[in-house]
Amino acid sequence: MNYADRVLIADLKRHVEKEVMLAGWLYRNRPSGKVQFLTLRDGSGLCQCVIEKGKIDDDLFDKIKHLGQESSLAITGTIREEQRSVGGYEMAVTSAEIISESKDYPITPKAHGIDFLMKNRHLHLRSQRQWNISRIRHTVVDSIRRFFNDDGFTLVDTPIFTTMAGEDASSLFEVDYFGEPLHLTQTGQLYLETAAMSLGKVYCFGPTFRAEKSKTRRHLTEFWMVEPEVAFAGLKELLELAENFVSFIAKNVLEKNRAQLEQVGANIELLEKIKPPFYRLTYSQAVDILTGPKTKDFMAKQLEEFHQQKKQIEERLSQLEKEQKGSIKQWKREKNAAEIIEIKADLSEVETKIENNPKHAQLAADFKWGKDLGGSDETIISMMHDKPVFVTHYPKEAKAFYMKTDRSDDRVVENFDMLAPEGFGEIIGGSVREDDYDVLVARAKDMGFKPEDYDWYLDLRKYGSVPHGGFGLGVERTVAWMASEKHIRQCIAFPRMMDKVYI
RNA sequence: UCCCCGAUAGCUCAAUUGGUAGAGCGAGCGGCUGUUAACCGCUAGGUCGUAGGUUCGAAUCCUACUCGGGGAGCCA
Repeated sequence: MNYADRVLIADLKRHVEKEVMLAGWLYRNRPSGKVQFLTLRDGSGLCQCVIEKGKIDDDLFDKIKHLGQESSLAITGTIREEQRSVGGYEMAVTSAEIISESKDYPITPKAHGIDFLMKNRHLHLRSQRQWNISRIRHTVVDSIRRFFNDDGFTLVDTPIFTTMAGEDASSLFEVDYFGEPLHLTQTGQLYLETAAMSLGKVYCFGPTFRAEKSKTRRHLTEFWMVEPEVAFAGLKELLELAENFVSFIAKNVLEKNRAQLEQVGANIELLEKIKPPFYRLTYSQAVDILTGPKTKDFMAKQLEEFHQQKKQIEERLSQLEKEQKGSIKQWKREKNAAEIIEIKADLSEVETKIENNPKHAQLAADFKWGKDLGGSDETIISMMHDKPVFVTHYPKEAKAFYMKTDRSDDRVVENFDMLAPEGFGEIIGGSVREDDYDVLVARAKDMGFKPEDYDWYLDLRKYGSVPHGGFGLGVERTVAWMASEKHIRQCIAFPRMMDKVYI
């Protein structure tokens, strides 16, 4: 057989009432006495293929009946519209070829724990949820490149082996470079600034490495980041660039991945709200909010909601357990058992929230001007908004030496974070860069850096310094936010986490 | 690094106050012409994470370790 003649499931609408060949993997098989319903996946989608006994060879019919999940096969038949079928089309099979049999595929259509799925990551990627997220990620990445390419930016690939220790050497991975210590890049920014002085508007896009010991759903040790850098730009221009950029990504994902968003249970209504302008707060305003009555009420109200949720879950749980003890139908018993497992996970999540709420409320109430905003503080701010929020003008002690001191208030720098709404937190961090040679040297010294280590970087301020700045956007966090996926490890094919790498 | 939770069949979970280890799914076989995580019957499948301790008796209690999950600091 010539597989080049096969048709993709995504294109079935163009082949209704025609006989075509599909090639893919057996996603599921529900055989009956004289009819079988095969769900085939081919990378472009799912299609139900119906085989009636007598329409194909009897031996083949029996063989397919015992075919394991994920066996590969090519199936030929006539396409028809069918409401009851996934995707709206199905195939009436006329012939089939088993390409390779699969036995005892570990990932069954039932529930699995995250550890098991991660250990089987190479197979887990075939699952529907992962497939959907992969498609969304692809659109996010494609939109990133498209946005900058169409807006006069030039791509500059910055090095992965870097000589610049940057802000904090402890969060960098050290590598032995022929006997010399070098580090894996944490940001392309310093290199990118030099490129911006050549090309004006530039961006880099690639993997980034951080040796932070962060064990949370928002951290990876290797993640993808895109960083634009613009010459002759101030904070206002950067904020506008960032909000247009993020809105463009959201618009494209909505356009191209609506079906995937629906399947993963994303909040489409919220995504549709992602349009400029985003909210803007200064750090000082954020601190006022955190320490003021608004946050206190907000947290108290939320705690009450959590308690309510907990009560509801517990009531449902005891009701289900009561049902399980009585005499009920077998199928009902199973359904309840599945719900009990699910509901117990929800319960422990709500309990964690209840436990954390007072701590976070306390942290917010005790917040002192001058500290960096903590994860929980950002979460609170972002939960109060239904659109992304920019927080600008952080105290300079909490920020990197290269950020430009605000000339109208020298306690703060001209930087910004963009927080995704509904508690997703930081997606973007950026700043205007200090362009005055003397101020920059003084700042570097204050922070304990030796200016001579930054010779080439300082040269940018010696030879025609201009106001400029940029930001970095985390790809996995963006995907997680848009796909409503809790953990960013699900948003990259092969995640690298603190002290854990599966394959 | 710190705090909380967990580890029982291939998978997801049960096992009342310490008393002979269970269910569903998955696998295998059979039945069923419209299934959507189908259903019905039968079969196989376990050194209860590891090591020690308490006890007449431990999956259950205690200690240590290993592994995993969640959270904190820091960040995209």
